[in-house]
Amino acid sequence: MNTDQPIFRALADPTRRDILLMLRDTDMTITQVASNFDMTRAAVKKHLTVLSDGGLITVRANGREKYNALNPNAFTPIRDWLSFFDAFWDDRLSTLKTLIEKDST
Amino acid sequence: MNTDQPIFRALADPTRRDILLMLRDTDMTITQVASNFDMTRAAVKKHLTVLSDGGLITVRANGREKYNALNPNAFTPIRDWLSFFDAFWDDRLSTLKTLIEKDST
DNA sequence: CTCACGTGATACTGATTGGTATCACTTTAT
DNA sequence: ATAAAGTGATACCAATCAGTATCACGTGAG
Repeated sequence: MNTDQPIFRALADPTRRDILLMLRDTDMTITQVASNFDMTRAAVKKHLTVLSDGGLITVRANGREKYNALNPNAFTPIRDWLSFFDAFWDDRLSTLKTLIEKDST
Repeated sequence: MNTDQPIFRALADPTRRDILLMLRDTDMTITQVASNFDMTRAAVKKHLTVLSDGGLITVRANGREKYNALNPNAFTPIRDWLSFFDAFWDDRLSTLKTLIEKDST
């Protein structure tokens, strides 16, 4: 799929992966997230936008604050993509198995 | 883990993901891979280097040719990283469950 | 109302990245 | 031996990206 690009891109940056781990424990506002990094709030905001574009987080407004939360379905596309290779391993193993069995007759 | 960076970076490019899908079916030389893309062999070589750095492929020399093959253990780090969030979902669900049960008493 | 707080958005800079062009090296075939 | 095929490596260019600085906008408290 070409629609996977935003999520793979979102996961490519270590800062963004750290943010996801933070949101694992609790939802956070931009300022709260930024307080955990040695970087400007604007920079963090950019990362959050990329994460949102990748569907990894959702944003919920609460007054003048905005809470960022992990999206429960976030990693489904990644798992689906990975599973595309599982079938392959099975194929190769079954091919190997066939060869071995053929050899043992 | 910070050691995950090479593999996440390797998967961030759509061309590289396509290469992995190609290698899913059969091992290929650089020239063979390059013939499937509208880009120079040198560019493909760069992608293969990144994939190799990420531990996603292995390279085997055969005379003057070099065969690139998918690494069977390639995706383990990714799966491990993803599983780090599974525990979290369970926690949140059990918290929710506890709240519901407490509410129903 | 007024002012501080939390956020959004833009322009700009330095670093990284994808890609090309080019040359050098090794191996196979004639 | 000589040439062609397959690959490695470097320098270079254009585009993208991470981060900063700065200003504008809406919200809540005094």
